[in-house]
Amino acid sequence: MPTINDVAKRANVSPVTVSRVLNGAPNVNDMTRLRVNRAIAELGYVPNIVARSLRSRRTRSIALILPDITNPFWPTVARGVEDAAQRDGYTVLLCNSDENAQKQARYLEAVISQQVDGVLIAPANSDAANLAPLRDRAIPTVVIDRRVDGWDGDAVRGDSVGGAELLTRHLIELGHRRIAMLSGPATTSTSQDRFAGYQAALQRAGIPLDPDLVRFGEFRQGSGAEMTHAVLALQPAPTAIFAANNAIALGAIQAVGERGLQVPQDVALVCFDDVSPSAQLFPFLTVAEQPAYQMGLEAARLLFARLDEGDAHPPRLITLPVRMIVRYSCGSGRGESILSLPLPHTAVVAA
Amino acid sequence: MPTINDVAKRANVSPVTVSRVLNGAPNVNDMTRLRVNRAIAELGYVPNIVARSLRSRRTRSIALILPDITNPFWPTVARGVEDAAQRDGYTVLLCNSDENAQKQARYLEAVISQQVDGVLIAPANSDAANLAPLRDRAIPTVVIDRRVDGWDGDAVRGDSVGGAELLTRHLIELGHRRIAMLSGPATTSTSQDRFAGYQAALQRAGIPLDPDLVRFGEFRQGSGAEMTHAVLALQPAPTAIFAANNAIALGAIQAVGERGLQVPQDVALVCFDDVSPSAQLFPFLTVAEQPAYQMGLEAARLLFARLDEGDAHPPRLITLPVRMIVRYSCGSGRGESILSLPLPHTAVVAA
DNA sequence: GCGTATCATGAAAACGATTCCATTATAGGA
DNA sequence: TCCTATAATGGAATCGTTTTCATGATACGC
Repeated sequence: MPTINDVAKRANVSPVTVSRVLNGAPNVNDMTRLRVNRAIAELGYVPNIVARSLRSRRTRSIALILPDITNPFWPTVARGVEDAAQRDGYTVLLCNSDENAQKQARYLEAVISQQVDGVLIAPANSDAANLAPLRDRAIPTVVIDRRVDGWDGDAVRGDSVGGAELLTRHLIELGHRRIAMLSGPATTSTSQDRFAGYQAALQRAGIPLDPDLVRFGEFRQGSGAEMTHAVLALQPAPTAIFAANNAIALGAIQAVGERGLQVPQDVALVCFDDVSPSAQLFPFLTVAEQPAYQMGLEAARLLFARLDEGDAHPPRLITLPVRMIVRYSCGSGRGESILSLPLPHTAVVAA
Repeated sequence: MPTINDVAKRANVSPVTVSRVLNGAPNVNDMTRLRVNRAIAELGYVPNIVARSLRSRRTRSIALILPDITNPFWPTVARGVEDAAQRDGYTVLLCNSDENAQKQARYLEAVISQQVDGVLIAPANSDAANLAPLRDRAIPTVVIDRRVDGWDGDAVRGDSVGGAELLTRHLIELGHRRIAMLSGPATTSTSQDRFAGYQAALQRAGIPLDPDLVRFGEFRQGSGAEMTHAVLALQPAPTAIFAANNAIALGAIQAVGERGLQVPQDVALVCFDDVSPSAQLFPFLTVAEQPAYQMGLEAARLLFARLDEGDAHPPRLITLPVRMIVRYSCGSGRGESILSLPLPHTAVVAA
């Protein structure tokens, strides 16, 4: 591979001048610039970013640490981040923490080692100690989607409390009184906030909170199914379920089916976060939709601004609005449940 | 940030010895190793990968260049790659070429600049010239999912011909004679191969090929919708559609609906590649499913083997089997079409 | 007891760029 | 004419690690 020195020799200049051309420095003679560019083209020279980063102490790369890439919400956030990064010439390192603080710690060490210029993270839990490696090294960081106790840096999140209140109120207005709240880990702020919104809506309607109806598990389909089985076994059973995210809702649909019941005839269902776009050919779930793409976009912008300005501005918090999309699963739509159809015949044939 | 020299001083050894400990070299005294490790822990030292890569000329990173991350097929491939990479301690740089040769060229330059050790690529088209930068620099490369004319390196792909033949034969067995083939760009080998399988199945059944029924467009929903409108306007219209991938199939469903028709009552539909797992709560599409995850896994393994062995082995080609999953959209399942339901009422409410 | 492995360690060079500082040439102002 | 500002350029140091080579110490075989 040709280096900057090969280019320099061929263009009869010093490596310094080549570097100037590469970086668009203003004080280079036009003729020289031409010669250098010709040499670059002739050699097929591509700058070695590793060497550049070592000397310049900036890699123009950022880390994006997400809790679960199998949930379509997060890839959507990632696309927002990537689009913003592309515009500003940054590379994104995508890491999947699996909602696991230990795995997250390993990734943090890895990206610090990679010398990323900044970090976007949706932390596995709300303990600020987990972010200590970033704080200690003064690595610019934006926290996405979740609160971290005692962390006063830049952050972007959706209005979890408002969205949860909206969904719960909608169920109440449909006449439901026994509404189960199936949530993620109690240690993540989104679980806490969505529970708070649920609680607020109940209180406003004068409905007492039944602790049996509130469950904390994981933001996964399997956990959602388990929690659903648990609450549906109660006497009396809830008539509606509020799932704290889409994966839990999918688990709820599954479990409801397993019990021979139907959504929404037997159990109404609402949840946070929309499902994958391709599932929307069959619009079904009533959801509180967070602007995932915009969340990624704004978070990245916040980070890039911070990278430019340093600590000039005080920390910024962006709270994005949440909108409710009333579809089918809450029971207020017309028509009959998709799930009431006989399940189509599925056969598998190898080639 | 502490460096290897800081660790060396604190442990009273030379930086060389610290490096040896870091890299698990065998000939280091146990006591020394202990002292060094203690110093590392006390300082919270994390090696600078950038500096390491510059000197060692290996970054332990690979590039994965995909044509469309919004199609769930590719993230699934990516997960396979990432899991394999994680096991071997490699970092994956994910790039989205958007099926665009120019964008792909830019990404290639970027990842060469990043000094990746190897490249996994599903090329935007079958022209080997696009991969010249990789070949010139002798960067180990594995081609995924598609053929490249005149390229004899390592490759992993699905059995496109076999899968296409399977799907087409299934439609023929259901009695269809006018089957439209809606494909991606004619310049990608998957389009070519799936067309070849389609053609073979027709020939075997003694059905003449009607060129009007064969369309090449893009692997996108919008293109699928356009092509569907075009073939459904023919006289006589086709009674079945074979979509060359899932996105085209989604476009077909959309267009069929727009014309007031139903799948599968009015038009049967089959396609290549499954849709997102969350859509499978409502199993609908009859598909030829490629083992996407395994494709990513095998491709990464092939690359890592190549990185270890150099050119010791001749190029390897892995062809993965394709299986047909017969569901609903081809018309051979029982029950009625999901799409015959009144579309549920959808309302949007802001928080 | 001598030559030869083997072990443990370090000094210095190297990787390929950028940064800092110095130098030369030219133009412009007094 | 002389002084200074500006433009264009290059030499040398530098970023933090690994690699290469050298060295001293200890053990081993005969």
